[in-house]
Amino acid sequence: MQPADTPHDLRTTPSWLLTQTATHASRIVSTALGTRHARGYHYRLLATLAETGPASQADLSRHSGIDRSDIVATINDLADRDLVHRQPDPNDRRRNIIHITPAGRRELTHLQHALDTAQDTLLAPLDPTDRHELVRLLRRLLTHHEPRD
Amino acid sequence: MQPADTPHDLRTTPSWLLTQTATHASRIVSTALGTRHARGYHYRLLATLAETGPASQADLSRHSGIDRSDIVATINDLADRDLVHRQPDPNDRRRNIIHITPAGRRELTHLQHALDTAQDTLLAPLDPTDRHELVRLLRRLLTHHEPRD
DNA sequence: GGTGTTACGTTGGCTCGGCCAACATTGGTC
DNA sequence: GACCAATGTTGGCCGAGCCAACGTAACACC
Repeated sequence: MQPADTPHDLRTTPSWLLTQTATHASRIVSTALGTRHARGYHYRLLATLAETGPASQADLSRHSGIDRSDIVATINDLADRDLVHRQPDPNDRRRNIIHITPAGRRELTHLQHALDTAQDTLLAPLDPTDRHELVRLLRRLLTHHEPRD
Repeated sequence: MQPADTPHDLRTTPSWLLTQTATHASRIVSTALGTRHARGYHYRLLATLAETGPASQADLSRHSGIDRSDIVATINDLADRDLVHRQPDPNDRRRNIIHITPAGRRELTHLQHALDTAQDTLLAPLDPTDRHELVRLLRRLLTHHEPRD
């Protein structure tokens, strides 16, 4: 009934450490994005869009890793706030062409700033060397488990 | 419209790397636990219980980090499978005393074995040194962001 | 010895990220 | 022209993490 410790099996299990730190990370990121009324998917889509230029929803899905069906809702949100435009592709009537608006671009940079400071809160206990080391290790894990990256 | 790459902003953002690798980690862990019809909470609760010995639900909540309300459902599941017993505490009629059964203990070791091999698939691309390094960094992050550990 | 505060178990509900199946519409191929 | 593949969309599911509320029971203080 006293101070909470997690079982020591868990405390050194990599998968546990990963999912727990990830929970803290998303909490920090969520509140950062929340100050601008955005969620993870909103940022991811805007960022993808800024990089690829105008694209169809299916393409955005592939590049962002967000499911086709979730893309729909995310674009709805962003379009409602005029951060993004959705227009039918005249050359392929199955597709919509999505492009980011100037307001969307401005919002993206705000979000990026918010995220930058979020990284700092997240990595506070690590010095620059350790931060790079962490990134290196995580990238290695990711490229190994990611079908394509 | 080609191979999927994530925007390069994201590919080096620690919070992104963390949440993405955590997603892969939980996928791997889920399928490992799934072979024994268990989920994360089931393992966490059994592991906590094995460590603390018989305890009330509130204590289990504190030690495992699982919310009081989720403890209820988890114990229901485990009790249905006789991996755990729930009995009223005669000394404090608000409480239930939960204890792990022999079958629960056996199941726990099965789950632990499943998880051990899951760690290997997760960490496949890292040599022992890098694995320790990763654990070290993640633990540092966790103890910093964890109210108590 | 009552009264107010705190703890416990439980119900019900919500969010977010990640998925999947199905279906109508349209495009491309044989 | 018949088949197959891709697109957008709807609706649903899951797991983990939360929170509010409520009845019951224990405890502390006066």
